[in-house]
Amino acid sequence: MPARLRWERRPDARPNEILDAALAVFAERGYRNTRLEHVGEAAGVTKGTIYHYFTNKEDLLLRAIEHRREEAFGRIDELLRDATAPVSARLRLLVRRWFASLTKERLAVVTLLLQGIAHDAPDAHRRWLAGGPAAAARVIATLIREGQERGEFRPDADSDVAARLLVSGLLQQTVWQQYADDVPDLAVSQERLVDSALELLLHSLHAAT
Amino acid sequence: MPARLRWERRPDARPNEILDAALAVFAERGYRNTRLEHVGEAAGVTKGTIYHYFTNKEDLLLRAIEHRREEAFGRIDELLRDATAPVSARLRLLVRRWFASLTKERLAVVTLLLQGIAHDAPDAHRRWLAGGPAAAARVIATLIREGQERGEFRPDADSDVAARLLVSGLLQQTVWQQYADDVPDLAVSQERLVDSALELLLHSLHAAT
Amino acid sequence: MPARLRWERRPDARPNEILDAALAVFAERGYRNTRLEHVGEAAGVTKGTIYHYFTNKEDLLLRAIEHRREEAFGRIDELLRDATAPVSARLRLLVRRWFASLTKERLAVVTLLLQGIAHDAPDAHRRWLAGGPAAAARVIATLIREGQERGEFRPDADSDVAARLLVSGLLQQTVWQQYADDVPDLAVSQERLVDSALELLLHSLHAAT
Amino acid sequence: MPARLRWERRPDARPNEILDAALAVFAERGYRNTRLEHVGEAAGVTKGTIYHYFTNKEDLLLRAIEHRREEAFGRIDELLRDATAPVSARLRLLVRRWFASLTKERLAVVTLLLQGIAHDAPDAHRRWLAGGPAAAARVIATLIREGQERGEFRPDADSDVAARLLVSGLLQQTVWQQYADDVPDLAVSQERLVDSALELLLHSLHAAT
DNA sequence: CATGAATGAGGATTCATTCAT
DNA sequence: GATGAATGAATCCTCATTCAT
Repeated sequence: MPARLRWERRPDARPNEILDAALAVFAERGYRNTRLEHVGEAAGVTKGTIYHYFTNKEDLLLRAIEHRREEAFGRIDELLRDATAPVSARLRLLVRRWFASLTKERLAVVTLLLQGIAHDAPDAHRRWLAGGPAAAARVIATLIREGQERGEFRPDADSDVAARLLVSGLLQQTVWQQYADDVPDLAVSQERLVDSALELLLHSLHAAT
Repeated sequence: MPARLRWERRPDARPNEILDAALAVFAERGYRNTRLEHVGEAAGVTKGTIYHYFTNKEDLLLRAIEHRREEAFGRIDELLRDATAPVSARLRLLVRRWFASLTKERLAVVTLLLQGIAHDAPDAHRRWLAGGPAAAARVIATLIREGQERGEFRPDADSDVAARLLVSGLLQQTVWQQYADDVPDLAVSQERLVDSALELLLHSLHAAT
Repeated sequence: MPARLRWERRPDARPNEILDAALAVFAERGYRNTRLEHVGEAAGVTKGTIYHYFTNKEDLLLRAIEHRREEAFGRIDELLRDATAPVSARLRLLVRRWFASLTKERLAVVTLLLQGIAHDAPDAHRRWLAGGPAAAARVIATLIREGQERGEFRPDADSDVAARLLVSGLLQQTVWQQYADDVPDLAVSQERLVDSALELLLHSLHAAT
Repeated sequence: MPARLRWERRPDARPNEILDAALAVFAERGYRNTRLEHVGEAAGVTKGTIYHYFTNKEDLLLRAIEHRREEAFGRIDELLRDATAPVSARLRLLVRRWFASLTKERLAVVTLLLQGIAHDAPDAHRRWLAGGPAAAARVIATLIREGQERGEFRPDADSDVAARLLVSGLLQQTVWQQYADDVPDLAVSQERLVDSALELLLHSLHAAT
C-alpha cells in the first residue's frame, strides 16, 4: 500500500474540473475581473497548476467555452433529425428543450460572459457566435423553410430573420432577466417568455387560410 | 498666422468633445481596454484634462452614455404622441426612425459597449437597460396594446413579449452584423432586417379574420 | 465713480492673508496633504494667485513659518531684558507667557506641522528648529546660568540640558494632548502641565540649603 | 558555482527582511517620500513581492512599526519587576537601558518617522504613541509613585508630568541631535543628555531633608 | 506534477506648476 | 492682477505569467 498521496484525483480529471470551474467563475465575475487565482480556488488547485494544462488565460477561456458548448447548443442537431411530426411541433420541442437544457441563470450568465468578451477575446467571441446563436438560428431557419415547403407555413415569411429574431430575442431576454429586480418592467417568467415567443413565431408564420 | 499654441483654452467646448471622444473610443476598444490617454488623444487633450471635468473613468462612461442616450432612444416618445393613424403604421414608423436615427455601425458598437460593461460598471449598464431597451420595449408594448384595444390586433397576443423580442432581437442582430464577415450565415442587410422583423411582428399580431 | 471692482481688498493685504491661510491649512492637514487649492480657498483666492506672490509650495511654507514665528517665540527676548526680579520669577513669567501667547491647539498643530516637514522641507524644518525651540532653550539656559551665578540655583545643575528638556518636553506634551482622547493616560491640563513642569524645574535647580 | 539565479525562493525570510528594509527606508526618507520600489531595492526584491506579503503601503508601515516596537520599548516592563533596589537606582537603570537598547541614530530617525506620520497614517501614529512614549511615561510615573510611597521621593511632586517631560524631552532631544551640525547650540552628547536628565529628575523629586 | 513566491509591465489617479485669457 | 484650464511627471496598486522548489 503506497503512502497517502498528496493529491488523489486522477490527473486526467484535472483539466475538465478546471474548465468547469473556469466557466463558472468567468461567468460569475466576468472575464477581465476574474483572476486565475479565483479559478484555481474554485477548481481546488492553485494558479500554477492551470498553466500546466492551458497556455494562458485566453486559452483557458477558449477551451472552457468549447467544453461547454453542447450544454447550450450541443444536442440541437439531433432533435432535428428524428422528426416526422409537423414542423410547428418540432419547432416547439426544439426551443423548449434547448432552453430547458440548462438553468436559466446559467444560460444567462454564460451568455453575458460571451457577449462581454468581444473586445477581450475576439476569437472566442466569434467562435461562440458561429457555433452558438448563429448555428441555432440556422437550424431553426432550416426547419422553417421545411415548413414552408410542406405548405405548413406561408412561403413569403423571411425564415432567416424570423429564426434570428427568435434566437437573439430569447437569449437576450434571458440575460436581461438577471436585472429584473433593478430595472422596472423587465421581469417575465422564463416559461411565459418561451411559450409566448413560440406562439408569436408560429402565428407570424402561419399560412393564411 | 500665430505660432501654434501649446494648448488652447476652451472650457465650454471641452466637456462635450471629451464625451464624444470617450464614447467613440470606449465603443471602439471596449471600456476596460481603453486608457484615459486614448480618450485624451481622441479629444485632443491630455489625460489630466479629463480629470478636470470628470471624477474618474466610470463617471466619464456614465456621462458619455447619458450624453448620447437620445441618439439611440431619445425621440421615441414624441413619435408616439402625434399619431392617429393605424397602429401598424405608427409601429413601422417608430421602428424605422429609431433604427435610421444613427448609423448601424454606431448603434452596433455602442450597444456592444453597453452589453460589455455589465461587470465593470453595473450601474451604467442597468441605467442603460432601463432607459434604453426596456423603455423602448415599453413604448412598443403600449402601442401594441392600443392596437389590441382598437381591434386592429388580435387581443390574445402577448404584447410584452412581442415588444421585447422585437427590441432585443433587432438590437442584437445589429450588433452581430459587425461580425458578418467572420461568421458564416450571419449577414443580413439592415433594411431587410428591419422590414422583415416588422412584417413578422405585424403578421403575428394580426387579428384573425 | 468707477464701476464696482472685481476684487476689493488692497493687493498689499493679499500676501499676508495667504500666509495666514496657508499656515492654518498646512497645520490642519499636514504639508503634503494640503493642495494649493485648499490654501486658495481658505484665503479667498484661487490657486493661480498664490503663484503671483510665492515661487512654489515650499516657498509658501517657508514664508508662512517665518511670518508666524513671533507668534510662538517672538517676544521671548524682550521678557528677558526688563527683569531684575529673582530668576525663578522671571523664568515662571517667561514660560507662562510663552505658552499663553497662543491657544494650545494652535501651538499643537503648528508644532506638529513643523515636526512633520523634516523630510519634505528640510530647510524650513531646520530654520524652525534654530529660531524656535533651540532659541527658546538658549534663552532659558542663559537665565538659568544667571540664577546660578547669583547663587539662586545650585551651580552644578546642567543648565543646557535642563532648558532643552523643559522646552521640548512642554512642546511635545502640548502636541500629544491632541491625541488625549484616543490614547489612554495622555491627558493633562495645559495649566497643570506648565505649572508642574516649572515647579519640577525649579526644584531640580534649587540650591541645597 | 551555479549561475546567478534570476531570483531565489525564500518565503520564510522575506517578510522580515522586507519589514526591516521598510523601517529603515521609511525612517531614512520619510513615509510619503518612500516608494515601495525603494523598499524593494533595500530588501532585494521587487515591488510586486512586497504586495505578496503586505496589503498595501500603510499595512507595511503598520507592521514594520509593530515588528520593531520592542527595539525601542519592548523590554521596559521587565526591568521594572525584578527590582528591590532603591527606586532612584531602578529609574537610572531603566532609562539607561532603554536609550542604550538601540543606536541613537536609529532611535532618532524612527522617532522622526513616527512623528511625521500623524497626518498620513493616523492609526499607526496613535498606536505608536500609546504603545511607545505613553507606555514608557506610565511605567516611569509608576516607579516615581513607588518612590513617593516609600518616602524616597517627596510626595508632592507631580509624578505624571515628571515622567512625561522626561520621556518626551529625551526623545525629542535625541531626534534633534540629527540636526546638531546645522543648528547652532543644539549638540549635546547622548551620554550627557541621559545622565543630566536623570540627575535633574532625581533632584527635582528628592525628599527635602 | 503541483505549488506559490517572485516578477514587472500596465493603468488609474493626483496635484504642483504653467500660462492663455 | 486674477483666474482656472491644461499639463504631465509621479506613484500606488493589479495581476498574468514565470519558474525555483
